[in-house]
Amino acid sequence: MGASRTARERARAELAREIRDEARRQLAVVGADRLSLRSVARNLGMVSSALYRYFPSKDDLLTALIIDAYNALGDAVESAAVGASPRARWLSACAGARDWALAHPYEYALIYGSPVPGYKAPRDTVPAATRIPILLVRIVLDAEVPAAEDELTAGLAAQVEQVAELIAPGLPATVGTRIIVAWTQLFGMISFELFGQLVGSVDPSDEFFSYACDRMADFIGFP
Amino acid sequence: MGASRTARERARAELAREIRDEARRQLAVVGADRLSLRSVARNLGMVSSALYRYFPSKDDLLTALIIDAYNALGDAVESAAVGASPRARWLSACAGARDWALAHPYEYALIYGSPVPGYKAPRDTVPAATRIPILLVRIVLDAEVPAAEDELTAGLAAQVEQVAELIAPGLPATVGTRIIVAWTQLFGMISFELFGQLVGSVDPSDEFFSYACDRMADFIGFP
DNA sequence: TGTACATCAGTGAACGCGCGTTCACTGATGTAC
DNA sequence: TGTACATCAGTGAACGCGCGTTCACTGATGTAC
Repeated sequence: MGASRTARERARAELAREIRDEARRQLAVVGADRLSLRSVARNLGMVSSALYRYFPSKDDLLTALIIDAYNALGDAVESAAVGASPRARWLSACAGARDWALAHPYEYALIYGSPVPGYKAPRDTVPAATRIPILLVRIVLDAEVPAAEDELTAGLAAQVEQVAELIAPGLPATVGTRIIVAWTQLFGMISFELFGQLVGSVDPSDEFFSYACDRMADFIGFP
Repeated sequence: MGASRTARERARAELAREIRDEARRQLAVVGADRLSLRSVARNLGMVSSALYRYFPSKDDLLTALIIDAYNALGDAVESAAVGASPRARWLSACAGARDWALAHPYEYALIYGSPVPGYKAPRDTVPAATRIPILLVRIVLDAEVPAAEDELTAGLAAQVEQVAELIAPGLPATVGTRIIVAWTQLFGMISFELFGQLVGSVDPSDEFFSYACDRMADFIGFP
């Protein structure tokens, strides 16, 4: 019967979530490549082989964690991106990304750090991963910034137009390119701060970060 | 006697180098955290315990590799940074960094990727790590770019002035700050390309990269 | 409503693996007189 | 120049560890008639 079948299925879904939660907890302590199925199972009071009912292999669990992390970051940034003007939303989106990263350094490293060796990211992570750039593009669209007078090389213009067609038809290629610059800048700063490259210069980097985000907003053409 | 003592010592230094070379070779295949002392020893035809005559622990070997990587990158960028004008040197320095990274992805990941968990970078890596920013600053100094009319917050200005005093006395804080922005941007782009974040947008990213470096040069104020 | 059968979750033992590090040792290279 | 001793490089066995994954199993939950 429907109700009882879903009872089993609901238990199953719940345990799958508990496994991911526990794995995430371990991630925060130990880092992605020290993450072990056995110890996840141990902390849940199960035997390690039981996890194989839920994830066919360790890589699949990792993939689930990666998707969760992208989505957690996406949620955080989307709900941070509020403000009276598009420029204000841009700035708070950037700050939201940084805040989330500082609060979840290992999850951040899992998605924006060096790839876990031997692990090949499947296509499944793409939709979750693209939430941030899509959000950034939307904010810029709302601002109706004028096309910049950059001269793009033909190949670059083609690449950017191809992406823009998918997620933001009508976005000028020059603006699209500048968004990508800002996007790489944003995560470049966060990674540098988190991975210790800024120690000795602008660390802690709150002020530096907000300065840079302002300049990015100027660069893109936010009023 | 001097000559014979150095014979032993030279053999020692040479083997230490061979160990690092072999470790670097493995790094390129397998990634930093799969790197194993035993397999390095194996490939050198030694027994694993013999390595302990040269490196007191695996972490020390890793440290040596990190320093080597910073220096290799530093050498590459310094010798790439040539050109008629400071702006040309800036652009070719950036391109040199990217080229080196693409040619040595695992060494790049070792120094600019997420830190190896459990490994704490000792102070010894600092001089090698700072070569790049110092080079960038020198190029900007040569260009004698005027101070930007940014308003920096007091804390940020203080941070930047403190660094500038050490490596570039007289550098205006506004320019120093913009260099740090460009520096994070540069490695942000390289990391994004290398770690697969640009797949689906501007990958391969030669044209994007050179566009962005031009904008960075404008931003800093290169003529 | 009750019974016979199928599905599924979780167990526990085992396989085979490779790792970092220690330690007592042998033999070669260097040093002092 | 020759001998006695000290230093050092490299060996091989061992310790103790934890890992991912497989497999035959038990018992509970669901399904069909």
